[in-house]
Amino acid sequence: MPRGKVQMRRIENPVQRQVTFCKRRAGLLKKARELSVLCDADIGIIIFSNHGKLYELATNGDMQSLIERYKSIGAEAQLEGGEVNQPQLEISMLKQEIDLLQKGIRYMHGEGAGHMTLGELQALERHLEIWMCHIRSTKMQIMFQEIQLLKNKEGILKAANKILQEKITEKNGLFDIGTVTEGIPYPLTIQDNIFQI
Amino acid sequence: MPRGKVQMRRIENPVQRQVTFCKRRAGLLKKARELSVLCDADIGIIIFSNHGKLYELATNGDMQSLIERYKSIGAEAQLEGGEVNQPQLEISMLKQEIDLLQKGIRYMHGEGAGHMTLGELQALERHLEIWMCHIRSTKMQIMFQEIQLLKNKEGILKAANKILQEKITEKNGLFDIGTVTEGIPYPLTIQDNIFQI
DNA sequence: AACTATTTATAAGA
DNA sequence: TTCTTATAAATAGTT
Repeated sequence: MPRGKVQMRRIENPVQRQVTFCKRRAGLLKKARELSVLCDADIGIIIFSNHGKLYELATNGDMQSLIERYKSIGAEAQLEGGEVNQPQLEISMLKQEIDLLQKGIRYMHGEGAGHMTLGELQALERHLEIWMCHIRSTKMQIMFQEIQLLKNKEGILKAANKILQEKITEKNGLFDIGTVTEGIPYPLTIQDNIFQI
Repeated sequence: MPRGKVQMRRIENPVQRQVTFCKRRAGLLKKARELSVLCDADIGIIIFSNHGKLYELATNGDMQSLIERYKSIGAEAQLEGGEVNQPQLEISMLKQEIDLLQKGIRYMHGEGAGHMTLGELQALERHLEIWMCHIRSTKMQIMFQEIQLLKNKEGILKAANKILQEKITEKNGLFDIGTVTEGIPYPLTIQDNIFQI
């Protein structure tokens, strides 16, 4: 722009890129604030630098509420109109689902039983039931796998111990130190800190 | 700016405001795209016009993923640092909660049991149990109120009918048409379409 | 960070 | 909305 036009491609020099990022970021946010004031618009900007650092602006003061507004509008927009392909439909359904749950979260955290209708509550309850069912089944699966793993380990260790025992008895017949693994109590195989949260 | 400096306050003329909104919005989005390309940044912009219309830009092509990234980073940022006030803490906890639920939703909609640990599943299960409990209680409350309301209505109507009946019998002793409300079956008071979703 | 020579953005008018 | 143009702003390169 000034002192020579700039090529619209990634600046390779890291120092220059950082400087430009800083300057233009400030410019962008300023422009956004101006647009918001002049035209009475709500604007949210999220910037992740290439190093992952977050910069943000929410002209209404709260990014969260803006995002919620965005999501609700977005879901509506995607539900109307005849040409809806599968991915879009799925996304839209997920968004609706998230909305329902978020509403539920707000409800759960005080703020009164809030603005949920009986229908919404009913839908939520059905969801949670199915969900909990899935979760329990997955949990059981994971725990069962863990049990199997531990049992296998136990078997291998016992076998190894037995072999070692035999070798010792065989070579040092004089010093029979007894079976080491016998008598150790295994009240349950599931005593593993994996199951502690 | 050109042809006279602009005052940094809401443009009152609706036509001029609309024109300025259009021009500056285009400018802002262009600047954002340039910053993204030049400095290799991920940028998301959400604009709601004063009439509620949505305009958006996501330089990575998907606003949803950007928002998720924002939420995860935001929650982390708010959890660290010594000076955390109550509202911030609450927001952060809600964000974490939403994250957990969203993860759960993805899990529920196929995509494999996914990347949830046993600990996360356990936490989710506890949440859902408490939640469902609350929901059932609220549902019951709503339904009970509805039942009370209907019973009251029934009582009032019956009383009114009785009075009307008496008046008729009194004035037109000749034409006794019998008690109208007797014999109509009320199998349950809860037969109201309010409870259908 | 501060300074300019330039390029961009854009307010007003058509 | 779009185009034009005079002028305000933004900013690349430099210090």
